[in-house]
Amino acid sequence: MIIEVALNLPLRQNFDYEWPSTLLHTPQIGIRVLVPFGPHKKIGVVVKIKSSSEFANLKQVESPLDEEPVFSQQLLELTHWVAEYYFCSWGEVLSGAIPGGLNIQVNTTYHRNIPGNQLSGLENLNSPLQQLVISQPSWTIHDWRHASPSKADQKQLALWLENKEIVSNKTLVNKKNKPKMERWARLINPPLLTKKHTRRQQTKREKILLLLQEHQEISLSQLKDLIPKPAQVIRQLKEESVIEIFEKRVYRQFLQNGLPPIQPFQKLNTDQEQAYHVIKDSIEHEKYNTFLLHGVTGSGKTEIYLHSVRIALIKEKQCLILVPEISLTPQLVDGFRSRFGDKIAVLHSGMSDGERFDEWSRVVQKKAPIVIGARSAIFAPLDNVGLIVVDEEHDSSYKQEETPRYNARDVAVYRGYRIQATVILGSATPSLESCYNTLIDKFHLLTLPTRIHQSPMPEVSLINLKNCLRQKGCYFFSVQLVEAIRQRLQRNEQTLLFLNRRGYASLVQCEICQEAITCPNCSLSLVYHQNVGLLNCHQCNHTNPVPKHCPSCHADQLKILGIGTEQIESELRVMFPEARVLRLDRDTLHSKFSLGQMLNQIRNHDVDIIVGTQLVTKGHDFPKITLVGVILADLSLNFPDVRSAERTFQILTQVGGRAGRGDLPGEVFIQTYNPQHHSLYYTKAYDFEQFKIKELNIRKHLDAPPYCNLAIVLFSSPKENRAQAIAYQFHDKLSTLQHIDFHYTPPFEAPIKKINKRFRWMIILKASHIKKIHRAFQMVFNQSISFSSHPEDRVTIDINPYNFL
DNA sequence: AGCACGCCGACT
DNA sequence: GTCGGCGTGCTC
Repeated sequence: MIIEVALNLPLRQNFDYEWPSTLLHTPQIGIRVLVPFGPHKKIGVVVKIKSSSEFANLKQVESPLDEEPVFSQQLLELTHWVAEYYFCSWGEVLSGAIPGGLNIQVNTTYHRNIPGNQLSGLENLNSPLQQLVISQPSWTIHDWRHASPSKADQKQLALWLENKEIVSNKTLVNKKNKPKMERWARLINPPLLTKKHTRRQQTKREKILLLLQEHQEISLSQLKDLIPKPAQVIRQLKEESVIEIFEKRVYRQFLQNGLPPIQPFQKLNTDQEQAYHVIKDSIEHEKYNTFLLHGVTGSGKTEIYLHSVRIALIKEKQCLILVPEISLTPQLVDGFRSRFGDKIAVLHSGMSDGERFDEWSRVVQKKAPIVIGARSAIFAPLDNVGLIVVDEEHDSSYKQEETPRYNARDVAVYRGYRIQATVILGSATPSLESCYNTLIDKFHLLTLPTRIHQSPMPEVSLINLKNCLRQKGCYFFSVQLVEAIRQRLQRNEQTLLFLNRRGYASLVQCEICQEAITCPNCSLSLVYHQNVGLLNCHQCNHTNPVPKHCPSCHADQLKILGIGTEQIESELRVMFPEARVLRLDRDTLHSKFSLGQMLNQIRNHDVDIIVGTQLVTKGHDFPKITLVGVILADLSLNFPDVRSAERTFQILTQVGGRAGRGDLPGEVFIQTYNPQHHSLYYTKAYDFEQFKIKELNIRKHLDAPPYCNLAIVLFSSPKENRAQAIAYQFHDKLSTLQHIDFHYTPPFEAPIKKINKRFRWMIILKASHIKKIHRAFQMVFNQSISFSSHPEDRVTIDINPYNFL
């Protein structure tokens, strides 16, 4: 028997192995196997079983790792499609689809066969290694590497292995994913209980037996909480064979503090009812349909999701809910749990591998028909999905920025299509791709035009920074904004100020030679963080102290330029010394308080002014925020990106939506140098329709997405000339292709020309259909394999990219 | 992605 | 002569 194995390698091919007849099990598609690969062993997934192979001398499978498949046929199909679409290997996708990944560590242990001091050539080793091999009868490869062996030491080890003075063996270390077990008690011979006692008179023994009668079985830890010191009695009961103790798998829950109380479903208003009716129909008929649910902030999209999930459950279908990473908060999960109890499994990256593995297992074992998760939850092992919801479908966090570079929203649509499930894409500011798809009837558009509680949208004012009056001494504040903040403080209301950049100043520059201080690893200016008094690179996180002298001309006149949330915070403290200011960005997130604590502070009105980055955008309702100020809207506008206008509109609409969500009316001030830009004035007018039409028109004239498909080929190397050279090599290959209708740019230096000591060049491909781009790549890579001529050079492909830097 | 093999320059 | 650099190509 021969099996085909997908491995987590950047090779777009599978490998055949012989299934040894000595193995007890027969091969099964979807299980993991340990296989020899070159000089070492790797874990792969069985993707095909066949009787012959093109390959002559096959190696044998080392051992199967699963009794039951980890990947169903359905998931294998889905991951295979993703691999083809995003032009990466099947193994890479499979690895990303399982918590902890495929490459669970394989550890090598060495055992000494003879006394340590009798080993040959001992004197050649460095002293820490001598210590190690003499003092211990066996050691791991980790211990060995820790003693920093040289090449000579490595040769000595090989020699020992050869003449069997030392033997090695490889084991799996799987500690992270070991299921957590707990001891439970269960009644097996229930004794007759006399019920004459009052609670007070009950003995410990009786209390325990009563509890067991009530609950059938109970965990010992829970029992300990209810009855003090039960160990003695339990041992007694066990000896009498009244109860038995057994091990039970614990499923760690996302939230420890029990289930929230069950809430009734809210009645839908007319708009909601109309949209829901169509969705319900699709779910009930178990048909594939993708609905774009466009609902303004506060229009009650979530309630539609909840009703839809309920209908799907009634039809005995499972549901998959995707949300952006940062909005996957306990509150959101509790919202679902308060309707569906423990039928929910939560998968997200904030959990440990162990927790994720537990939730994953609950799903496999059909204990949770509803999965809520971030991006990678789109691969949740559900087998009978009837509904897939993608909330905030425009959010860029659905796009994975490393291989496999898939977009979970697009995978969701494909998964729904394959299994005849209903897909809901929800957003207040839908992506233009999705809008376009409604225009060509791939998706159905459903709209919720009004807010549920009829509270008016906050009024938006654009402040033109070119000609407005500035607050004295505070360059980044217009007098209007300062005045508005002052009013809120007087009225005891909250203000939210938004700026999409961390740190104090984005640039430190020499007054004399005008050189900016840049990161040693990247081609970016270092950002000054005043709180810690350090310069920090936002790309690679390199950090160093602020130098006294200019690194290039040694003058001692350095000045700071640019803006960041830290500076806004400190200016606020000068202007409003009495106000309580909270800065909420990635820097403050892990310092004093957790995100949850900070959100509570805001909700409890323990702070007056919140300064934040994108993080605050996705928060929940803060009823006392009546003013939202955008310090500089132009930051996102000036990005070299086809979606910069779209993204600006989305961010501004989303931040603006934070104002006036309670009873009090809200107000939004947006400071900008480009008040005439369509993404800004349509934000002000709350006119998504007009923005959509205008922006689609622009894209059409540019022949940009969604009117075409793009792919970025990124060439990177520690040597600048090599990055450029392989880019040109690739370009030459492209130019020999015939009969494929596609376009491509000449090689160009990436907007960020160096990241993490690697120089970067790019080519962008464009075609009417993605298949044409696939075809081009296939031809280029088939013609020759000599692209990554240097091991350190890399060619990375990004299909339908979101990041053009 | 790793990693071994092999082909050239700077040394004992 | 050999050690060790790095460029090349393979892994079922």
